[in-house]
Amino acid sequence: MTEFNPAAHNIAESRKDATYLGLLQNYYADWKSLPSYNRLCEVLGLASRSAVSKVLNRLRSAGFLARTPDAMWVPTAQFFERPLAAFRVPAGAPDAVGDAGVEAFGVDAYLIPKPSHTTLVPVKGDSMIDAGIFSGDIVVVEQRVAAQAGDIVVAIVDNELTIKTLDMERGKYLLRPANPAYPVIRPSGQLELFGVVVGLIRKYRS
Amino acid sequence: MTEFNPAAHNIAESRKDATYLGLLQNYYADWKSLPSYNRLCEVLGLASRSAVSKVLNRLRSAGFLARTPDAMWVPTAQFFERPLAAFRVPAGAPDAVGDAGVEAFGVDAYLIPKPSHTTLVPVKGDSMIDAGIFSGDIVVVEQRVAAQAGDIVVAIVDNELTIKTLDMERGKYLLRPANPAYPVIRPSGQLELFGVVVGLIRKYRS
DNA sequence: TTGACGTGAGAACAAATGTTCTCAAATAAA
DNA sequence: TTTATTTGAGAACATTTGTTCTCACGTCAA
Repeated sequence: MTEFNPAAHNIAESRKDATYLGLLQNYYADWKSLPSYNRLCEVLGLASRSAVSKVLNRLRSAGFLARTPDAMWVPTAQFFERPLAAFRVPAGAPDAVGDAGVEAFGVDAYLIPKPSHTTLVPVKGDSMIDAGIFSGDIVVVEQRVAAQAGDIVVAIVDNELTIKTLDMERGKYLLRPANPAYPVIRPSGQLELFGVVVGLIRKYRS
Repeated sequence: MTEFNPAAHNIAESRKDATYLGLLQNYYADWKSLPSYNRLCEVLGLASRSAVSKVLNRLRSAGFLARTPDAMWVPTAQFFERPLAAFRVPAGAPDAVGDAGVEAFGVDAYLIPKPSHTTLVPVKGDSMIDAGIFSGDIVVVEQRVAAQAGDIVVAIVDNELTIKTLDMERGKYLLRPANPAYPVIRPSGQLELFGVVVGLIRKYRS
């Protein structure tokens, strides 16, 4: 007879199950699918499918997995969350760092609240380098959002997407680069905006 | 009578198969998994599993699906690409598509190849400002990875997490800030590394 | 027309699936 | 310690799986 523990429903999972979850997440990252029970035996290091079944059900109770109407196992949003480390580190071993004061964090939900209005645009050139936007970065662009002076926007200039800071001077919009080597762009006619930059993604060591 | 088919990426696929692919992509977006053959019959509007089998094999030939070593169907990077037509790009604007898979699948898969070894660490301070890492950014940190000179790393200095560039001088490691206002850190004893920075997330407007 | 081709339906099949059971071992609690 | 509780192994089971046949119905070209 297990006690009802509301806090445990979401987070609580044994040390072993945390390992199983990690293995599952790694497998999913590789294949973008959950494997069959037989394969799960290998992936999780178990010998019996009945054990696999129990693991999956425990992870479902913990909120990391769910089932489709036709009983297939699928990952939940929680499955994709990563720990967000507390900046202050309590004294102790480095391994304890990750465990202390962490909270779950969903990258997608954080960065892309409105998927249908959001586009990812790769950055080319260094005209925004002083704003910390480098060539090769990917900016998260929300379309159909009213842009204000001061926003970083993606504009369409000479049939090309361009990232600049939107500014206003004497009632007219202009595009200001964050790099003294580039000129301010004063659109002759209507300023064509693609969207507003609401986020940025960068990947190191490819 | 050659129509323009925006969904035709690499290898030719029939108009029907383009529809099937779309249905599959929609299902995947909902469940983050590919369904079984029986369910596929409903999803694709087919009555026989043999037809499903043929569809899947055609989509594999076209490069949208693949199989794991144990014969499971999995989506490929191409599966997550979005055709140009799906973007609301004004006429004449260039392609906004970034790396394959980023768009539809989300940032998780792009930034986090090893979920179980990955932690997100919020950035405080401006010691890496010249590297385009600002206060308030969140860095993606892969733990248990061998760091090399030149990598941006998260180190533990004075019980605090610190982001610096790892460098080597006369056989000794040191931590170099990307801001002339900060000093180079030469660890007295053992250099404690939390992990290697493999990505970065920034959010504007809030 | 004729035949070739592509696509799907349906049946049949062996193989693999997920579940459930019992039992043993490990772990935690009293 | 003793006693629960959790976790995994292994076997048994009915279902379901994916594949491979054959056959039918289209379309297209000659």
